[in-house]
Amino acid sequence: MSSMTNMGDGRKVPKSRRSPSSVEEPTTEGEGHFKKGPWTSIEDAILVDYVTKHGEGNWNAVQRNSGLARCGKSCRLRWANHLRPDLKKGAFTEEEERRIIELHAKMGNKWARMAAELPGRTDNEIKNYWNTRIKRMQRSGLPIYPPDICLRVMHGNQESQNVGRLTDGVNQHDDLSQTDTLNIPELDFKHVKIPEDPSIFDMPENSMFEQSSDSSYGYNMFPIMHPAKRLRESAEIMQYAPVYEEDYMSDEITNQFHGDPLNGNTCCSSSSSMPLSGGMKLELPSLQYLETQQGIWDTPASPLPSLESVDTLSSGLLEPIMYQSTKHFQVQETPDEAVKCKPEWDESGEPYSPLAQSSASVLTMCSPDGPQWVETIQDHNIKHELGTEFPTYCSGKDEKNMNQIHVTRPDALLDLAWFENSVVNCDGDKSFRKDAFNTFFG
DNA sequence: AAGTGCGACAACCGCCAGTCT
DNA sequence: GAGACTGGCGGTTGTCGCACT
Repeated sequence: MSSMTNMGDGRKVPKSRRSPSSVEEPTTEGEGHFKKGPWTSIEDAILVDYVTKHGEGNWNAVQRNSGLARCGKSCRLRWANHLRPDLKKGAFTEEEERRIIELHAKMGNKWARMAAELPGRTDNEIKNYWNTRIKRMQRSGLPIYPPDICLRVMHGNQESQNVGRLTDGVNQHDDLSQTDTLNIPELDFKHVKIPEDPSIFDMPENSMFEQSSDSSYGYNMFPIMHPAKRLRESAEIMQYAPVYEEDYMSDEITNQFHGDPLNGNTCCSSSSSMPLSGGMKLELPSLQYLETQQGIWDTPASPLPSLESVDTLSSGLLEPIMYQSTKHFQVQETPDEAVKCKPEWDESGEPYSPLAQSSASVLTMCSPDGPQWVETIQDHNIKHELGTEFPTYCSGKDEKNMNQIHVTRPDALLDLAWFENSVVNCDGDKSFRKDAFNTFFG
């Protein structure tokens, strides 16, 4: 083998990955000069032999007693990620992938906990898989969490709240396992009230429902859409990819947008009607995206934050989005325009984050009372429409102006449609409403 | 054939909490 | 009680192979 080192499990590791200090023959280093880089099969054998005889743990002793030129940390990592006999090799199965998505929706970036629920898989594997997946989904403009998983996780949380217990991963796992038998109750928004108790927002950090501590950027169910020059369409993408049929973009829908959707001059709702300081860009998913033309959702010439500039997919999702959206945007109405939103500035004089703007792009509720969205929402009910129309939210106070929902993103539209189907007509399950609302509005 | 982008993967790093001395 | 040590965890980096243009 010229350029690869056999890692003992059949995998190859690039030779160039090795650090200068990592040479084939273990060095007789002094304290603090441990070998780095890929493990050789000899080192693996030594480590396996030692752990077999002495068991796991006390990893620094491994280094001291076995002659391995590796630090204890490195030994532990190697053992845990590659040498453990119970490790499952190979690609994730579909079931495992689904579990990962569910678990991440529930736990956030708790890779170790997730690994504990996936026998034979390591946190590193899961982490790598998720990071790769997240990039792919973001690039293709697809929801990170499929709607059914959103609901399932949401329902799991609701169950756990109902029984007044703090769920551990195992229990939730059981809840979530019942993917096919779960009946999703429906929700009537008519009487929904935003709970005042903020404790209901307690969610694991980074999870689907996390409350972000730093809202400057964040990933969410409606990820920032990148034009994908080339998209390798995985089965997953095809599974979750929204399909924007021509009929779907009916006049009713396009009328929700201000401007000519055909020339890319769309001015819709709040976010795209103003410059986006964060450079948020509204685009069609790449499955529909044509590089040669501006998407109808696109705001031309607005730079897109690079993937690297975005907090590594760990920020909270809808909750902070909606919170900031409603908190930081003043809703104004004119007879001709449904809404125009302009950013406010916080007390410190700092402009609100781009997330707030992007969040406003997800959903803008018309409100004559401006920021007092909570009060307004209480009186909202859902107008159920058939056919290509998507749900409209109207207030009993002023239906003429309120009878619109402004959505700037096709994926948001889809999810609204999904949500509408999922939550309407719920008969009195307040806790579920709370969760549903929690999910939808943060 | 060359260039480019992406996925997969391994391994390192830094931080932190628990334990030990 | 304080500091050192240890192990665990999450984030990040870097490289390769492959697919595609």
